[in-house]
Amino acid sequence: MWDHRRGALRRRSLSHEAAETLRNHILVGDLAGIELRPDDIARRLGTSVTPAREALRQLVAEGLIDDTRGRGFHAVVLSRRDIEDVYRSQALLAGELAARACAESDPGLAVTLRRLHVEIAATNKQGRTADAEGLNWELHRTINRAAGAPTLALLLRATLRFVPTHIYQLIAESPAIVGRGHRSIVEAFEADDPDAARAAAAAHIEEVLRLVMAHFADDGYWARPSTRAQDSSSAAETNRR
Amino acid sequence: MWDHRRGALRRRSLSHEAAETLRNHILVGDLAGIELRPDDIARRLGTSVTPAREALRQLVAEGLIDDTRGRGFHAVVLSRRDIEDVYRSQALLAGELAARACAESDPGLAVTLRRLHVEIAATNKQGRTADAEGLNWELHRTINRAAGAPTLALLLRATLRFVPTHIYQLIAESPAIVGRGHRSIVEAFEADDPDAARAAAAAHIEEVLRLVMAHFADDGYWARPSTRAQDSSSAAETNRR
DNA sequence: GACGGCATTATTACATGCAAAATTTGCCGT
DNA sequence: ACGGCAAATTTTGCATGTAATAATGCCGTC
Repeated sequence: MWDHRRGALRRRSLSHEAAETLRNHILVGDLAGIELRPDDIARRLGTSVTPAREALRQLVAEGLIDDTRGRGFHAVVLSRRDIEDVYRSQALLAGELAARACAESDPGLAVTLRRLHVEIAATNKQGRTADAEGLNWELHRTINRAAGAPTLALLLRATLRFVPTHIYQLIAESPAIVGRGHRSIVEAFEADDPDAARAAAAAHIEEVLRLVMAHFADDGYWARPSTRAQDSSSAAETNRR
Repeated sequence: MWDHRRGALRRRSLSHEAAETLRNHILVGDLAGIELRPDDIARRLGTSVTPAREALRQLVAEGLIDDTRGRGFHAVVLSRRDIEDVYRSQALLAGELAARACAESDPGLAVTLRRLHVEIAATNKQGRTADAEGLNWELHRTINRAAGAPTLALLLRATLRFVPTHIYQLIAESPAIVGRGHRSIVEAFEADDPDAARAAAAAHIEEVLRLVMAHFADDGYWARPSTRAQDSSSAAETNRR
């Protein structure tokens, strides 16, 4: 029914897939108002209840589903304020992580970041936005891991779950703004200036916030994915026994 | 085997119970180094694998278990720095929430908080620390809900999961420090001063950090619960089918 | 003697079935 | 006609069984 399981063969587990598709559906408002019954979700996903249950539980843990005991599962409704809050937190966390990564003074790090930065630019020039998006993630992951503060990185990841995946694709399609942000971050690393790195990283996130907010409607939901950029390769369905 | 299911009859679901006992065990280092197999966990918990699996998944989502695909589930090891980071974040979030709650200028709120504050003091004087702990939570929950920023509150809750429950009991046993913090928060609310509320809330969390750090060992684990305060009422085991 | 491929075992992940709990419906009494 | 109680149905939550997947060890060959 829904187009979960995007790749040719299933990448992670059914529960993980289910959680991701459910998350995206919730964020664009597909499940607004209705009661989320494991049984029902399972039928819609074409799985049994077990992975559906696990997906629901995961989304409860992530804060996208309310489990107010007695009223069943319900998708949360986000406000613009919520999104702004999440991004402000993210900016603080990303800034701190960048500052620490920079303070490590690992010369190789700045080199790696510079390399990724130019690679992203090159990839974008070739119009391969999907690949550019992957490199974007790698750049930020590199910084966040270098900071050596796994729990801060964890909190940061928690803030990422309030944006559906397809919105990130849209961000990747504004390479100028993103590239500018990355450049100032990289330069701060090359200058070995943690405070500058913090400021640059935070400013970058704030910029991204402005970008994504364009896709967030006042009714509390994200814009649906445009059908063109929907799927990269809808290969044959995996055969089910 | 383990003493999950503390009360006479099970409060939430088996999976939730399992998640909580697992979390506490992880945080005190009981599961350090070993590979967490669903099957094994289930046997130790006396349940089937289903709730064990769900508990493991939840803890992965919380960041207490590593799921590095291919190497199985492993408990994370926290450093003092991690705990400090978590509490710094918590202080920022709690400060922001307090400021917003205060800015709502609901006169009833200050009254409620004052009432809770004196009730906590009275309860402590009677030596009912368990009840005082409950009221503590209620006070903070009241502020955080009044702020009207559910996602910030959610991020704050995420920071709470790195401390085992029994440590909070120990905090409740330092009523003087906690009471002082609460008093300045309440006074800020009574003075309708959001900035003061922010500062007071943040300072309170920093104080608590100092309290809890006394129970965190350098090897990356929390002190085990003292056997005396172990369980409140180990009633008869619930009959199993 | 070491490396690669195959078989065997261990482990995960999912589906199904069942039992308990909660919610709704219908019924009776007031 | 309205309120409360009971029965029935829906719904959830857990256990078990089974299939697929990953890990391990063994044997053959180079």
